[in-house]
Amino acid sequence: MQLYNSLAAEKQVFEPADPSRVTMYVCGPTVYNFAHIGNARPAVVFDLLYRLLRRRYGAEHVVYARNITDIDDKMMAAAKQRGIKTSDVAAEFEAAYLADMGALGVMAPNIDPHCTHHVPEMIAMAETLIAKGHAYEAEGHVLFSVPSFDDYGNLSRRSRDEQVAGARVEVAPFKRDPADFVLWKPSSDDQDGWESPWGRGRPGWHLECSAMAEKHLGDVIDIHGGGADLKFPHHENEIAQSRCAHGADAFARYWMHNGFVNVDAEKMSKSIGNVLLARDLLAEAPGEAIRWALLSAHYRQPLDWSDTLLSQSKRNLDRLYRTMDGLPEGGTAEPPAAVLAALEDDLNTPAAFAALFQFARTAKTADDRAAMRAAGDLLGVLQETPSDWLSGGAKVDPAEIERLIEERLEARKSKDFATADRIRDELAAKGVVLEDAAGGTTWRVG
RNA sequence: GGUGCGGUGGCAGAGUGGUGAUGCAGAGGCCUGCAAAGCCUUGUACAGCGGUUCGAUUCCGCUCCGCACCUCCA
Repeated sequence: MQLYNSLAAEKQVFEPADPSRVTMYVCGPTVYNFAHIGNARPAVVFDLLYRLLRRRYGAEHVVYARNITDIDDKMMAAAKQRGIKTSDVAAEFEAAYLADMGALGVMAPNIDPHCTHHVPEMIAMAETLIAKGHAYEAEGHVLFSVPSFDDYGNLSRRSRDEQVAGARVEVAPFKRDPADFVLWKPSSDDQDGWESPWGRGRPGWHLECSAMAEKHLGDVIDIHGGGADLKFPHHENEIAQSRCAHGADAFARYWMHNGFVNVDAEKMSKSIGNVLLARDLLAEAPGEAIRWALLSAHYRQPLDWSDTLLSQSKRNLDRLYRTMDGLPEGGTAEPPAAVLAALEDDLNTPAAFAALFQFARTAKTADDRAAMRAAGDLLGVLQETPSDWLSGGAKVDPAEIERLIEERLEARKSKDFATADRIRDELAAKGVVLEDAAGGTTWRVG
Protein backbone atom coordinates (compact mmCIF):
# COMPACT_ATOMS: atom_id res chain seq x y z
CA MET A 1 0.00 0.00 0.00
CA GLN A 2 1.23 3.47 -0.86
CA LEU A 3 0.46 6.63 1.05
CA TYR A 4 1.44 10.22 0.46
CA ASN A 5 3.56 11.27 3.40
CA SER A 6 3.32 15.01 3.98
CA LEU A 7 6.55 14.90 5.95
CA ALA A 8 8.54 13.62 2.98
CA ALA A 9 6.27 15.32 0.43
CA GLU A 10 6.07 12.16 -1.63
CA LYS A 11 4.15 8.95 -2.03
CA GLN A 12 5.77 6.15 -0.07
CA VAL A 13 5.20 2.46 0.47
CA PHE A 14 3.49 2.11 3.85
CA GLU A 15 5.34 -0.19 6.22
CA PRO A 16 4.08 -0.18 9.80
CA ALA A 17 6.72 -0.37 12.50
CA ASP A 18 4.88 -3.37 13.93
CA PRO A 19 2.34 -5.09 11.64
CA SER A 20 0.68 -6.64 14.67
CA ARG A 21 -0.09 -3.19 16.06
CA VAL A 22 -0.61 -0.55 13.40
CA THR A 23 -1.24 2.80 15.07
CA MET A 24 -3.15 5.75 13.71
CA TYR A 25 -4.11 9.05 15.31
CA VAL A 26 -6.44 11.61 13.81
CA CYS A 27 -7.31 15.02 15.20
CA GLY A 28 -10.97 14.86 16.10
CA PRO A 29 -13.52 17.58 16.66
CA THR A 30 -13.69 20.35 19.18
CA VAL A 31 -17.22 19.76 20.36
CA TYR A 32 -18.64 23.27 20.58
CA ASN A 33 -21.00 23.12 17.61
CA PHE A 34 -22.60 20.77 15.11
CA ALA A 35 -20.24 19.20 12.60
CA HIS A 36 -20.23 20.81 9.17
CA ILE A 37 -19.43 19.11 5.90
CA GLY A 38 -15.80 20.17 6.21
CA ASN A 39 -15.53 18.41 9.56
CA ALA A 40 -16.99 15.32 7.97
CA ARG A 41 -14.32 15.02 5.31
CA PRO A 42 -11.38 13.93 7.50
CA ALA A 43 -13.70 11.65 9.48
CA VAL A 44 -14.74 9.91 6.26
CA VAL A 45 -11.31 9.90 4.63
CA PHE A 46 -9.53 8.41 7.62
CA ASP A 47 -12.39 6.01 8.18
CA LEU A 48 -11.66 4.70 4.70
CA LEU A 49 -7.99 4.35 5.59
CA TYR A 50 -8.97 2.58 8.80
CA ARG A 51 -11.05 0.09 6.81
CA LEU A 52 -8.19 -0.54 4.39
CA LEU A 53 -5.71 -1.06 7.20
CA ARG A 54 -8.06 -3.45 8.97
CA ARG A 55 -8.44 -5.44 5.81
CA ARG A 56 -4.70 -5.62 5.20
CA TYR A 57 -3.39 -6.17 8.72
CA GLY A 58 -6.42 -7.68 10.43
CA ALA A 59 -9.03 -5.78 12.41
CA GLU A 60 -7.44 -6.71 15.73
CA HIS A 61 -4.04 -5.38 14.65
CA VAL A 62 -5.07 -1.79 13.96
CA VAL A 63 -5.44 0.78 16.71
CA TYR A 64 -7.15 3.99 15.68
CA ALA A 65 -7.48 6.89 18.09
CA ARG A 66 -9.49 10.00 17.31
CA ASN A 67 -9.68 12.50 20.11
CA ILE A 68 -12.52 14.60 21.38
CA THR A 69 -11.35 18.08 22.29
CA ASP A 70 -13.56 19.05 25.20
CA ILE A 71 -11.44 21.83 26.66
CA ASP A 72 -11.62 24.97 24.60
CA ASP A 73 -12.23 28.66 24.99
CA LYS A 74 -15.02 28.65 22.42
CA MET A 75 -16.75 25.95 24.42
CA MET A 76 -16.42 27.93 27.62
CA ALA A 77 -17.90 30.92 25.86
CA ALA A 78 -20.83 28.87 24.59
CA ALA A 79 -21.43 27.41 28.04
CA LYS A 80 -21.34 30.81 29.70
CA GLN A 81 -23.79 32.24 27.21
CA ARG A 82 -26.26 29.43 27.82
CA GLY A 83 -25.65 29.32 31.54
CA ILE A 84 -24.63 25.67 31.54
CA LYS A 85 -21.44 23.79 32.24
CA THR A 86 -18.74 23.33 29.64
CA SER A 87 -19.09 19.61 30.09
CA ASP A 88 -22.75 19.84 29.12
CA VAL A 89 -21.86 21.64 25.92
CA ALA A 90 -19.28 18.95 25.21
CA ALA A 91 -21.66 16.09 25.88
CA GLU A 92 -24.35 17.56 23.68
CA PHE A 93 -22.17 18.14 20.65
CA GLU A 94 -20.11 15.01 21.03
CA ALA A 95 -23.31 12.98 20.85
CA ALA A 96 -24.41 14.94 17.79
CA TYR A 97 -21.00 14.45 16.17
CA LEU A 98 -21.07 10.72 16.69
CA ALA A 99 -24.62 10.45 15.38
CA ASP A 100 -23.84 12.47 12.27
CA MET A 101 -20.62 10.62 11.48
CA GLY A 102 -22.35 7.32 12.08
CA ALA A 103 -24.94 8.30 9.49
CA LEU A 104 -22.07 8.88 7.07
CA GLY A 105 -20.85 5.34 7.61
CA VAL A 106 -17.93 6.36 9.79
CA MET A 107 -16.95 3.49 12.06
CA ALA A 108 -16.16 4.18 15.70
CA PRO A 109 -12.41 4.42 16.32
CA ASN A 110 -10.89 1.99 18.81
CA ILE A 111 -10.15 4.83 21.19
CA ASP A 112 -11.76 8.25 21.56
CA PRO A 113 -9.66 9.98 24.19
CA HIS A 114 -11.12 13.08 25.85
CA CYS A 115 -8.85 15.92 26.86
CA THR A 116 -10.57 16.36 30.20
CA HIS A 117 -9.56 12.81 31.12
CA HIS A 118 -5.89 13.32 30.29
CA VAL A 119 -4.89 16.49 32.09
CA PRO A 120 -2.40 14.67 34.39
CA GLU A 121 -0.65 13.24 31.33
CA MET A 122 -0.48 16.69 29.79
CA ILE A 123 0.98 18.18 32.94
CA ALA A 124 3.52 15.36 33.06
CA MET A 125 4.58 16.01 29.49
CA ALA A 126 4.96 19.73 30.16
CA GLU A 127 7.11 18.94 33.20
CA THR A 128 9.28 16.62 31.14
CA LEU A 129 9.74 19.31 28.51
CA ILE A 130 10.74 21.83 31.18
CA ALA A 131 13.18 19.35 32.72
CA LYS A 132 14.78 18.73 29.35
CA GLY A 133 15.16 22.42 28.65
CA HIS A 134 12.57 22.57 25.88
CA ALA A 135 10.02 24.56 27.80
CA TYR A 136 9.89 27.28 30.45
CA GLU A 137 7.43 28.89 32.83
CA ALA A 138 6.49 32.52 32.54
CA GLU A 139 3.69 34.36 34.37
CA GLY A 140 1.68 31.22 35.00
CA HIS A 141 2.14 29.99 31.44
CA VAL A 142 4.32 27.17 30.29
CA LEU A 143 5.78 27.81 26.87
CA PHE A 144 7.54 25.57 24.45
CA SER A 145 10.88 26.96 23.38
CA VAL A 146 10.90 26.67 19.62
CA PRO A 147 14.62 27.51 19.22
CA SER A 148 15.39 24.46 21.36
CA PHE A 149 14.19 22.15 18.60
CA ASP A 150 16.28 22.24 15.44
CA ASP A 151 13.81 20.39 13.27
CA TYR A 152 10.96 22.82 13.91
CA GLY A 153 9.36 23.65 10.57
CA ASN A 154 10.24 20.40 8.78
CA LEU A 155 6.65 19.34 8.26
CA SER A 156 5.35 22.64 6.94
CA ARG A 157 8.65 23.48 5.24
CA ARG A 158 9.07 26.83 6.80
CA SER A 159 12.31 28.27 8.02
CA ARG A 160 12.23 30.12 11.32
CA ASP A 161 13.21 33.35 9.61
CA GLU A 162 10.17 33.22 7.36
CA GLN A 163 7.84 32.59 10.24
CA VAL A 164 9.10 35.55 12.17
CA ALA A 165 8.92 37.75 9.11
CA GLY A 166 5.35 36.64 8.42
CA ALA A 167 4.07 36.86 11.96
CA ARG A 168 0.90 38.87 12.02
CA VAL A 169 -0.08 38.42 15.62
CA GLU A 170 1.12 40.49 18.48
CA VAL A 171 3.67 38.59 20.50
CA ALA A 172 2.95 38.12 24.17
CA PRO A 173 5.62 39.95 26.19
CA PHE A 174 6.54 36.92 28.27
CA LYS A 175 7.63 34.86 25.27
CA ARG A 176 11.37 34.44 24.92
CA ASP A 177 10.97 33.88 21.22
CA PRO A 178 8.04 35.05 19.11
CA ALA A 179 7.51 31.51 17.80
CA ASP A 180 7.17 29.94 21.25
CA PHE A 181 3.76 28.47 21.87
CA VAL A 182 1.66 27.74 24.93
CA LEU A 183 1.66 24.35 26.62
CA TRP A 184 -0.26 25.51 29.66
CA LYS A 185 -2.09 28.71 30.45
CA PRO A 186 -3.62 30.07 33.62
CA SER A 187 -7.39 30.08 34.18
CA SER A 188 -9.30 32.78 35.98
CA ASP A 189 -11.80 31.75 38.64
CA ASP A 190 -14.71 31.73 36.24
CA GLN A 191 -12.87 29.57 33.73
CA ASP A 192 -12.44 25.83 33.74
CA GLY A 193 -9.14 24.85 35.21
CA TRP A 194 -7.02 22.18 36.84
CA GLU A 195 -4.44 22.41 39.57
CA SER A 196 -0.88 22.21 38.31
CA PRO A 197 2.67 22.99 39.46
CA TRP A 198 2.16 26.38 37.81
CA GLY A 199 -1.14 27.15 39.47
CA ARG A 200 -4.68 26.58 38.33
CA GLY A 201 -4.92 26.51 34.56
CA ARG A 202 -5.67 24.53 31.44
CA PRO A 203 -3.65 22.87 28.70
CA GLY A 204 -2.85 24.38 25.33
CA TRP A 205 -4.46 22.77 22.35
CA HIS A 206 -1.30 21.30 20.84
CA LEU A 207 -0.26 19.55 24.02
CA GLU A 208 -3.51 17.62 24.20
CA CYS A 209 -2.90 15.55 21.09
CA SER A 210 0.72 14.78 21.95
CA ALA A 211 -0.16 13.58 25.43
CA MET A 212 -3.12 11.46 24.32
CA ALA A 213 -1.27 9.89 21.42
CA GLU A 214 1.58 9.00 23.76
CA LYS A 215 -0.68 7.42 26.30
CA HIS A 216 -2.77 5.31 23.95
CA LEU A 217 -0.50 4.62 21.00
CA GLY A 218 3.07 5.03 22.22
CA ASP A 219 5.99 7.37 21.61
CA VAL A 220 6.18 6.79 17.88
CA ILE A 221 3.01 6.18 15.89
CA ASP A 222 2.61 4.97 12.34
CA ILE A 223 0.10 7.41 10.87
CA HIS A 224 -1.09 10.82 12.00
CA GLY A 225 -3.90 12.41 10.04
CA GLY A 226 -5.87 15.64 9.98
CA GLY A 227 -6.97 18.56 7.85
CA ALA A 228 -4.40 20.38 5.74
CA ASP A 229 -4.91 23.51 7.80
CA LEU A 230 -3.61 21.73 10.87
CA LYS A 231 -0.21 21.10 9.34
CA PHE A 232 0.94 24.42 10.70
CA PRO A 233 1.06 25.16 13.51
CA HIS A 234 -0.80 22.32 15.19
CA HIS A 235 1.01 19.32 13.79
CA GLU A 236 4.34 21.09 13.72
CA ASN A 237 3.90 21.76 17.42
CA GLU A 238 2.82 18.22 18.16
CA ILE A 239 6.02 16.98 16.56
CA ALA A 240 8.10 19.41 18.60
CA GLN A 241 6.43 18.40 21.86
CA SER A 242 6.48 14.67 21.34
CA ARG A 243 9.95 14.36 19.90
CA CYS A 244 11.50 16.57 22.54
CA ALA A 245 9.66 14.80 25.35
CA HIS A 246 10.61 11.37 24.06
CA GLY A 247 14.04 12.13 22.66
CA ALA A 248 12.89 10.28 19.54
CA ASP A 249 13.74 11.15 15.96
CA ALA A 250 10.13 10.77 14.89
CA PHE A 251 6.64 11.26 16.26
CA ALA A 252 4.45 9.96 13.44
CA ARG A 253 6.19 8.04 10.65
CA TYR A 254 3.56 9.03 8.09
CA TRP A 255 1.67 12.29 8.11
CA MET A 256 -1.50 12.61 6.05
CA HIS A 257 -3.54 15.73 5.34
CA ASN A 258 -6.90 16.05 3.66
CA GLY A 259 -7.87 19.05 1.53
CA PHE A 260 -10.55 21.56 2.37
CA VAL A 261 -14.21 21.55 1.39
CA ASN A 262 -15.45 24.68 -0.32
CA VAL A 263 -19.09 25.44 -0.94
CA ASP A 264 -20.06 26.66 -4.39
CA ALA A 265 -16.42 27.65 -4.97
CA GLU A 266 -16.27 29.76 -1.83
CA LYS A 267 -14.59 29.05 1.44
CA MET A 268 -17.10 27.96 4.03
CA SER A 269 -17.39 30.57 6.73
CA LYS A 270 -19.90 31.95 9.13
CA SER A 271 -19.55 35.46 7.74
CA ILE A 272 -20.55 34.31 4.25
CA GLY A 273 -23.28 32.25 5.83
CA ASN A 274 -22.59 29.16 3.74
CA VAL A 275 -21.71 26.70 6.47
CA LEU A 276 -23.36 23.40 5.64
CA LEU A 277 -24.03 21.23 8.63
CA ALA A 278 -23.78 17.50 8.19
CA ARG A 279 -27.08 17.02 10.00
CA ASP A 280 -28.89 19.37 7.60
CA LEU A 281 -27.52 17.55 4.59
CA LEU A 282 -28.50 14.25 6.14
CA ALA A 283 -32.06 15.48 6.36
CA GLU A 284 -32.25 15.83 2.61
CA ALA A 285 -29.98 13.11 1.26
CA PRO A 286 -28.93 9.58 2.23
CA GLY A 287 -25.72 9.35 4.22
CA GLU A 288 -24.18 7.17 1.55
CA ALA A 289 -24.74 9.84 -1.09
CA ILE A 290 -23.00 12.42 1.09
CA ARG A 291 -20.15 10.02 1.77
CA TRP A 292 -19.84 9.24 -1.94
CA ALA A 293 -19.68 12.97 -2.69
CA LEU A 294 -16.95 13.44 -0.09
CA LEU A 295 -14.94 10.64 -1.65
CA SER A 296 -15.56 11.67 -5.25
CA ALA A 297 -12.42 13.80 -5.33
CA HIS A 298 -9.02 12.60 -4.18
CA TYR A 299 -8.63 13.34 -0.47
CA ARG A 300 -5.68 15.66 -0.95
CA GLN A 301 -7.51 17.83 -3.48
CA PRO A 302 -9.87 20.58 -2.48
CA LEU A 303 -13.50 19.54 -2.84
CA ASP A 304 -16.10 21.94 -4.10
CA TRP A 305 -19.43 21.08 -2.52
CA SER A 306 -22.59 21.84 -4.47
CA ASP A 307 -26.12 20.56 -4.94
CA THR A 308 -25.02 19.19 -8.30
CA LEU A 309 -22.26 17.17 -6.68
CA LEU A 310 -24.68 15.70 -4.19
CA SER A 311 -27.35 14.79 -6.73
CA GLN A 312 -24.79 13.26 -9.07
CA SER A 313 -23.45 11.22 -6.19
CA LYS A 314 -26.93 9.93 -5.48
CA ARG A 315 -27.33 8.98 -9.13
CA ASN A 316 -24.02 7.17 -9.17
CA LEU A 317 -25.13 5.05 -6.25
CA ASP A 318 -28.53 4.46 -7.89
CA ARG A 319 -26.71 3.07 -10.86
CA LEU A 320 -24.65 0.64 -8.79
CA TYR A 321 -27.63 -0.43 -6.70
CA ARG A 322 -29.63 -1.05 -9.88
CA THR A 323 -26.88 -3.27 -11.20
CA MET A 324 -26.78 -5.20 -7.93
CA ASP A 325 -30.55 -5.44 -7.85
CA GLY A 326 -30.47 -7.23 -11.17
CA LEU A 327 -28.01 -9.87 -9.97
CA PRO A 328 -28.71 -13.02 -7.94
CA GLU A 329 -27.94 -13.02 -4.24
CA GLY A 330 -25.87 -15.39 -2.16
CA GLY A 331 -22.37 -15.20 -3.61
CA THR A 332 -19.13 -14.56 -1.81
CA ALA A 333 -16.20 -12.60 -3.13
CA GLU A 334 -13.39 -10.20 -2.45
CA PRO A 335 -13.61 -6.66 -3.78
CA PRO A 336 -12.64 -6.33 -7.46
CA ALA A 337 -8.84 -6.22 -7.68
CA ALA A 338 -8.82 -2.93 -9.57
CA VAL A 339 -10.89 -1.26 -6.85
CA LEU A 340 -8.55 -2.48 -4.15
CA ALA A 341 -5.48 -1.47 -6.12
CA ALA A 342 -6.81 2.05 -6.59
CA LEU A 343 -7.58 2.44 -2.90
CA GLU A 344 -4.20 1.11 -1.85
CA ASP A 345 -2.61 3.69 -4.13
CA ASP A 346 -2.90 6.58 -1.68
CA LEU A 347 -6.67 6.26 -1.35
CA ASN A 348 -7.40 7.04 -4.99
CA THR A 349 -11.15 6.96 -4.58
CA PRO A 350 -12.02 8.45 -8.01
CA ALA A 351 -10.03 5.68 -9.67
CA ALA A 352 -11.68 3.14 -7.37
CA PHE A 353 -15.11 4.44 -8.36
CA ALA A 354 -14.19 4.17 -12.03
CA ALA A 355 -13.00 0.61 -11.49
CA LEU A 356 -16.22 -0.23 -9.69
CA PHE A 357 -18.32 1.09 -12.56
CA GLN A 358 -16.29 -0.88 -15.07
CA PHE A 359 -16.74 -3.98 -12.97
CA ALA A 360 -20.48 -3.33 -12.68
CA ARG A 361 -20.88 -3.14 -16.42
CA THR A 362 -19.92 -6.76 -16.93
CA ALA A 363 -21.23 -8.12 -13.62
CA LYS A 364 -23.48 -11.14 -14.08
CA THR A 365 -23.29 -13.54 -11.16
CA ALA A 366 -24.07 -13.71 -7.47
CA ASP A 367 -20.34 -13.58 -6.83
CA ASP A 368 -20.12 -10.39 -8.86
CA ARG A 369 -22.81 -8.90 -6.70
CA ALA A 370 -20.92 -10.00 -3.61
CA ALA A 371 -17.76 -8.42 -5.00
CA MET A 372 -19.57 -5.12 -5.42
CA ARG A 373 -20.86 -5.39 -1.91
CA ALA A 374 -17.34 -6.14 -0.68
CA ALA A 375 -16.07 -3.04 -2.45
CA GLY A 376 -18.88 -1.15 -0.75
CA ASP A 377 -17.81 -2.54 2.63
CA LEU A 378 -14.40 -1.02 2.04
CA LEU A 379 -15.72 2.29 0.78
CA GLY A 380 -18.48 2.47 3.36
CA VAL A 381 -21.28 2.50 0.80
CA LEU A 382 -23.66 -0.01 -0.84
CA GLN A 383 -24.58 -1.21 2.63
CA GLU A 384 -28.32 -1.28 2.04
CA THR A 385 -30.20 -3.93 0.18
CA PRO A 386 -30.70 -2.67 -3.38
CA SER A 387 -34.48 -2.85 -3.20
CA ASP A 388 -34.56 -0.79 -0.02
CA TRP A 389 -32.28 1.84 -1.52
CA LEU A 390 -34.19 2.04 -4.78
CA SER A 391 -37.58 2.29 -3.10
CA GLY A 392 -36.34 4.65 -0.40
CA GLY A 393 -38.20 7.93 -0.05
CA ALA A 394 -41.31 6.78 -1.90
CA LYS A 395 -44.26 9.07 -1.21
CA VAL A 396 -46.73 6.37 -2.13
CA ASP A 397 -47.69 3.26 -0.23
CA PRO A 398 -45.88 0.28 -1.81
CA ALA A 399 -49.10 -1.75 -1.78
CA GLU A 400 -50.85 1.02 -3.68
CA ILE A 401 -48.01 1.05 -6.20
CA GLU A 402 -48.35 -2.68 -6.69
CA ARG A 403 -52.11 -2.31 -7.18
CA LEU A 404 -51.59 0.35 -9.86
CA ILE A 405 -48.96 -1.74 -11.57
CA GLU A 406 -51.45 -4.59 -11.72
CA GLU A 407 -54.11 -2.30 -13.11
CA ARG A 408 -51.70 -1.03 -15.73
CA LEU A 409 -50.73 -4.56 -16.66
CA GLU A 410 -54.38 -5.36 -17.34
CA ALA A 411 -54.69 -2.26 -19.50
CA ARG A 412 -51.62 -3.22 -21.46
CA LYS A 413 -52.93 -6.71 -22.02
CA SER A 414 -56.04 -5.25 -23.59
CA LYS A 415 -53.93 -2.78 -25.59
CA ASP A 416 -55.44 0.12 -23.70
CA PHE A 417 -52.16 2.06 -23.79
CA ALA A 418 -53.80 5.37 -22.97
CA THR A 419 -54.83 4.04 -19.56
CA ALA A 420 -51.51 2.29 -19.08
CA ASP A 421 -49.60 5.49 -19.79
CA ARG A 422 -51.88 7.53 -17.56
CA ILE A 423 -51.14 5.27 -14.63
CA ARG A 424 -47.43 5.44 -15.35
CA ASP A 425 -47.54 9.23 -15.55
CA GLU A 426 -49.46 9.49 -12.30
CA LEU A 427 -46.86 7.43 -10.51
CA ALA A 428 -44.05 9.35 -12.16
CA ALA A 429 -45.53 12.56 -10.83
CA LYS A 430 -45.14 11.08 -7.36
CA GLY A 431 -41.54 10.16 -8.04
CA VAL A 432 -42.15 6.50 -8.77
CA VAL A 433 -40.55 5.23 -11.97
CA LEU A 434 -41.82 2.04 -13.56
CA GLU A 435 -39.57 -0.27 -15.52
CA ASP A 436 -40.95 -3.01 -17.75
CA ALA A 437 -38.43 -5.81 -17.82
CA ALA A 438 -38.73 -9.29 -19.25
CA GLY A 439 -39.56 -10.71 -15.84
CA GLY A 440 -42.30 -8.17 -15.08
CA THR A 441 -42.68 -4.56 -14.03
CA THR A 442 -40.54 -3.18 -11.23
CA TRP A 443 -40.53 0.24 -9.65
CA ARG A 444 -38.07 2.53 -8.03
CA VAL A 445 -37.87 6.09 -6.78
CA GLY A 446 -36.49 8.30 -9.54
C1' G B 1 5.84 39.55 1.66
C1' G B 2 6.77 34.02 2.67
C1' U B 3 5.35 28.80 1.88
C1' G B 4 2.61 25.17 -0.61
C1' C B 5 -1.09 23.26 -4.03
C1' G B 6 -3.69 23.54 -8.49
C1' G B 7 -5.47 25.07 -13.74
C1' U B 8 -7.98 18.26 -17.99
C1' G B 9 -13.88 17.74 -22.75
C1' G B 10 -20.98 20.95 -21.07
C1' C B 11 -20.19 19.50 -15.52
C1' A B 12 -17.52 16.45 -11.83
C1' G B 13 -12.88 14.11 -11.79
C1' A B 14 -8.50 10.28 -12.26
C1' G B 15 -4.28 9.44 -15.02
C1' U B 16 -0.28 9.04 -18.49
C1' G B 17 6.31 10.69 -22.46
C1' G B 18 3.40 7.69 -27.73
C1' U B 19 -3.29 3.18 -28.44
C1' G B 20 -7.91 10.10 -25.43
C1' A B 21 -10.17 6.63 -17.27
C1' U B 22 -14.95 6.84 -15.01
C1' G B 23 -19.77 9.08 -13.78
C1' C B 24 -23.51 12.79 -14.97
C1' A B 25 -25.42 15.69 -19.03
C1' G B 26 -25.73 15.69 -24.92
C1' A B 27 -26.16 13.18 -29.92
C1' G B 28 -27.18 8.55 -32.87
C1' G B 29 -28.60 3.36 -32.60
C1' C B 30 -30.50 -1.47 -30.38
C1' C B 31 -34.40 -2.91 -27.18
C1' U B 32 -39.73 -1.28 -25.98
C1' G B 33 -46.82 -0.67 -27.82
C1' C B 34 -44.48 4.03 -26.20
C1' A B 35 -41.19 4.85 -22.28
C1' A B 36 -37.71 3.81 -18.40
C1' A B 37 -33.51 0.91 -17.39
C1' G B 38 -29.64 -1.48 -19.87
C1' C B 39 -26.30 -2.13 -23.95
C1' C B 40 -23.53 -0.18 -28.39
C1' U B 41 -21.59 4.13 -30.91
C1' U B 42 -20.18 9.22 -30.52
C1' G B 43 -17.75 13.94 -28.66
C1' U B 44 -11.81 20.02 -31.95
C1' A B 45 -9.95 17.94 -23.08
C1' C B 46 -5.48 18.62 -21.08
C1' A B 47 -4.44 27.70 -19.21
C1' G B 48 -0.61 30.41 -22.48
C1' C B 49 4.46 30.83 -24.42
C1' G B 50 9.14 28.71 -24.98
C1' G B 51 12.60 24.41 -24.20
C1' U B 52 14.12 19.00 -23.96
C1' U B 53 12.47 14.75 -27.12
C1' C B 54 11.57 10.89 -32.93
C1' G B 55 7.12 12.30 -30.08
C1' A B 56 4.50 16.21 -24.27
C1' U B 57 -1.54 17.01 -21.68
C1' U B 58 2.40 14.20 -19.02
C1' C B 59 9.52 16.50 -18.01
C1' C B 60 12.02 21.72 -17.54
C1' G B 61 11.61 27.23 -17.60
C1' C B 62 8.73 31.61 -17.83
C1' U B 63 3.87 34.12 -17.91
C1' C B 64 -1.25 34.45 -16.60
C1' C B 65 -5.20 32.78 -13.38
C1' G B 66 -7.25 30.33 -8.97
C1' C B 67 -6.90 28.34 -3.99
C1' A B 68 -4.87 27.35 0.84
C1' C B 69 -1.66 28.21 5.02
C1' C B 70 1.65 31.88 7.67
C1' U B 71 0.33 30.65 16.00
C1' C B 72 -5.06 27.36 18.43
C1' C B 73 -10.34 27.09 11.35
C1' A B 74 -11.13 19.89 9.40
